[in-house]
Amino acid sequence: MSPPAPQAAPELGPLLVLVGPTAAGKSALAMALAESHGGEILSVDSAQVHRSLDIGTAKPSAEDRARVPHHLIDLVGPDERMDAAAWAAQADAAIADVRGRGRLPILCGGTGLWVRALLHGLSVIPPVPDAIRDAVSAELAARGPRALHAELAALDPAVAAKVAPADRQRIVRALSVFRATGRPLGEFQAEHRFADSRYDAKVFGFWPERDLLHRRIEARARAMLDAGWTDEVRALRAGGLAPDAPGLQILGYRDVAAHVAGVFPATALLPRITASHRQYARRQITWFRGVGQREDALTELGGDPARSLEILQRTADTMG
RNA sequence: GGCCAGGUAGCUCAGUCGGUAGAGCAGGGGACUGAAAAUCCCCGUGCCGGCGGUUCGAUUCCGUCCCUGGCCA
Repeated sequence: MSPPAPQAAPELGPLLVLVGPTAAGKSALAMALAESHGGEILSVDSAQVHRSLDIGTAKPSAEDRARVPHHLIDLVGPDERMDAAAWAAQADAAIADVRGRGRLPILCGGTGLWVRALLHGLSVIPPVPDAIRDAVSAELAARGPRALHAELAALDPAVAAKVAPADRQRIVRALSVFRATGRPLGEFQAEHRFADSRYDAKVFGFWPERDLLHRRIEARARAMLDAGWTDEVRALRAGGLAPDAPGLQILGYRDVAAHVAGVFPATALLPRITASHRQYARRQITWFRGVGQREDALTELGGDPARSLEILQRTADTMG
């Protein structure tokens, strides 16, 4: 069950948002900015919201957290799910909180849909009970995505036209909304097109050249493995976390969990993890260059941290 | 040194009974309205190891050389 996304901003005011692909170096920038401008960091990261998944989600260290307050991390268990609307509601509260302390809220992360949900809201749709979604999922598993896509075409032609016949997840979502509300998802969506902004946000994108990004991804993946990622997962499994738990569907965690289960040797881990992180980074850049540019007039900082920090600091100067 | 097996896309390989070649992975591009680190769509010209020979035509057959792996000395 998820509450509808709030549509009105609780408090309008300037908001600084730093987005970019995984391993780009956003966190270091946000830290530097927070320290120079009395800011607090709000993570926009769908993986870091899970408790107990620390190493593979690149959570800020205890030292970093001691230097600058971080928010929106460790919100749910590794066996639970967080969705975009629920997260945005918590983000609203956290932003108001930081402002209440007279500090500058700095949003920093790479989860594009969540940035969108926060800055523009989502369609207002009544909550869909988990039982309905689970039932539709089971039906899809039994009958195949194409059969359900054909069904969707009759009930919700607008969404069916946009959703690929193999796109299990969106097919399940659309059919679930129809069953829960009696209205096609397409009708809800037609009422909301991300035109309005809930915040006065300055959105910046930071990413280095592809070659450098790939090198950073590999170095970080090595460091994560050296830091005991495998042991972290082994302990979670030993503690009763199911292999198909939401937290173990996360990039990298899938591979580590498969290795812990004996599916492939440790030597296969690094190549798999780096590949999936590279692929994810590419998808993120596609999103931010497209949606970010279009909806939020995103400013590309380029890949130079020092210059980027200057630009961020100049912007922060203008935000009391 | 001898014998055997290979040398084809960044990697692992398939294939062409002779008409210049294709899968997986990697990589690239794109989509994206409550699972988003998710889910999905599109993209394959590469001296077919070098040089000769046979042939209208060779990556494919023959010879030779080079390289890699294995076995034997």
